Amino acid sequence: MSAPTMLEVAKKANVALSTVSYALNGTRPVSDETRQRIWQAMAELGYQPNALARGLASRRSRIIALLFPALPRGFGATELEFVTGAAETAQSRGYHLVLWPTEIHGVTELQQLIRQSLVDGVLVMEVRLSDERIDLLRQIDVPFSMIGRPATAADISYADIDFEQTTRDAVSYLVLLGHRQIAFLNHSEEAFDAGYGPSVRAASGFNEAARAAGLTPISRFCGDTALDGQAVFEELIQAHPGVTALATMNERATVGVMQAAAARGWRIPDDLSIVSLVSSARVAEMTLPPLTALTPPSAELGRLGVETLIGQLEEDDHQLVQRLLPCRLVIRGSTGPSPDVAIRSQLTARPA
Amino acid sequence: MSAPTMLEVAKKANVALSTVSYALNGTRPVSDETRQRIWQAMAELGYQPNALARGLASRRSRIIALLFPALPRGFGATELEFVTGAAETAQSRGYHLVLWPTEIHGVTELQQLIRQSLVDGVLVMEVRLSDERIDLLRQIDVPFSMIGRPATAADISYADIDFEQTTRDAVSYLVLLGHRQIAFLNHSEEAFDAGYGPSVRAASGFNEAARAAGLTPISRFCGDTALDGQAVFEELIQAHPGVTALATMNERATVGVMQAAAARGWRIPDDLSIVSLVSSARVAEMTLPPLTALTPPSAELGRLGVETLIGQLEEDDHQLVQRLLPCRLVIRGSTGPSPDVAIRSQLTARPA
DNA sequence: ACTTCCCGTCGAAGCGCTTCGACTATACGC
DNA sequence: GCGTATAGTCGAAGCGCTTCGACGGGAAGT
Repeated sequence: MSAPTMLEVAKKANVALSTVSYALNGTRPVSDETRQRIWQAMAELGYQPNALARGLASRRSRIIALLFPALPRGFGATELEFVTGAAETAQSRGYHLVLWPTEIHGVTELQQLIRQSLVDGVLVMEVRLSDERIDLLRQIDVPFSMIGRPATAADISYADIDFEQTTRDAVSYLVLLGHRQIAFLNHSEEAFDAGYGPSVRAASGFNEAARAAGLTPISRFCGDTALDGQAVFEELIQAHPGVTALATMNERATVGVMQAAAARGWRIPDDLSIVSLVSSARVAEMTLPPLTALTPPSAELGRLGVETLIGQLEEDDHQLVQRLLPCRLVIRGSTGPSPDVAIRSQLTARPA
Repeated sequence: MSAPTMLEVAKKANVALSTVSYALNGTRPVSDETRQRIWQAMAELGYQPNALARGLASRRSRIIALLFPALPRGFGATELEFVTGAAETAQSRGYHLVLWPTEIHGVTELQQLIRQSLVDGVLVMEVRLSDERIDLLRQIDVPFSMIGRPATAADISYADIDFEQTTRDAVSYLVLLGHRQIAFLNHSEEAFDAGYGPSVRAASGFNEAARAAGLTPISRFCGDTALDGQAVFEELIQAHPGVTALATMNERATVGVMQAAAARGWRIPDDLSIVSLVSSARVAEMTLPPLTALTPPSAELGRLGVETLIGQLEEDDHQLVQRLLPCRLVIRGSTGPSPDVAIRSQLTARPA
């Protein structure tokens, strides 16, 4: 009925309890013959070591926590892929992954969770440039690693998307298509000011890449709704009528841009090219035309985060792992050669 | 340095170890005065009970597992919202939620995980009509509840989307708009044959609703890509030129339909109405026009699933909870009054 | 030959908690 | 007044494991 214990295995194999433990963990040498007997006994009983007891005795629960914030506008496919990647990796390494959604209550709750000493380490996602969770984890001396990184991450392990590189790639590609006036549509100004890493880093990447290509960087903040996208695009085109290509950070706003462009009678990609930064295939394929995008290696980030953390837990001499992963450019239908702006300027809204 | 134990609390409060436990859990009466002293001692020490030790001694880990399959067709925002809802509910009830992605390896792995007796119960998502995971859980007598339900679920708790109702709602709405030839675009035939619940239930719901409205049910299976959507739509319109409205089960195929319609010069919703069944806002707002959709109560399902499971764990006399939740109709831009089919038939592809 | 070492094994002491039985002191019934 | 509950507390026995110290015996060192 109830699960077999190590003692039952020991009796069945005619050895001491501790010998079973040694055989199981390889903590001390066990003769081949004895090990065989023990394995057989375990198999016959269908024995699985009790995770709680093991954790209690060894002070290593083999459980890690995934800390994710209740995101302002919810998660997307990217984040989910990431979680899945993390969970699978943890499982294949013999760990369990628990989900800790951190409410706004702040860090005291997090501290309480950690004090329960249920988890060996913490994987933090959606790290902001200045993140109190990181400060806390550091302070109470819990092993952790991050997806994303705060402003100062000199001594912490992380894996993150290389936003600078991603933006550069987008700009290079657009330049290659002949575009000379390229605008960058960032997240909202609030997000930027709050130190949202992707927003800040992509912005600096864009400016740098544009200048390096001999272009004048044009950029706008933009809220995360289609309406925001429409409005910002209109304003942008008023101010810079020569803009022929857009790099966008946010899919919802991107849809707004496409609406506004359609309303002007502009076709994509003929009259305007759009490349969506950090968009999963799932989302990029939802629009008409589908979006050329830089797709983040989400699952890979999840995997890397977990592996780093586990390495930290299991190896005494584990050194820092800091990795920046590039996004992959997937060309779809929203980008094309730079149009003739003079012709485009004569377009009007197409008749209803 | 290391976390304070219950013994330290007991000493500080001048009581026995067991009394602290009673005060903490309310297992036995403790005088007000003693309890005060104990609370104070706990507060001063920043005491948090060790989850592992507690679990081991009480045989109740207060950990539940979320079982999710390695995404047949990938997860979407819907599933993520669901996971988040589940995690938050678990946390607020003092439970931990671990993620168990079940590989295709089958159920033996699952059995091993359960034998570790790390978790008190299991929440299964993406349940198929015939699901071996369910059979296993039943057999090894682990408390569990489900999101979705197998064909025979007489004695198991579940929460699921009411697909029949959802489809009926979609049909009613389209009928209200004057549509008389309504087609249903299901998932793939393989998914249907494999007993994918949403596919099977929505199909029967559609047939029933159409007949009840005096319409002839028209339906098609369709793969989950834009190309499939295009092809199936073309075939459908050949066979039934009078179709003016579509209810679709899959967003990617829906995009294909929109492409094909655009290629014919049909405008949405003027020439064709589309309602997307079981689509989250996130996705429905990605298209042009945004999709009128029936939005699933994902977070609510997650919450319900966890609450049901915990109820089962904590109450001795817990009875079955079986709930079907309707989707909410959100009207966006993809639906409108039924067009005049005669006029539409003269449209050709709009000039490039 | 006798120490020295290491391999393989055992028994026992925890890990930090819950829970059971027992004990004391007070309250209650009649 | 005497039994009999009952509130409040204590000590001890586990929960199922890891790990430490110890010990017997064969191989190796001199």
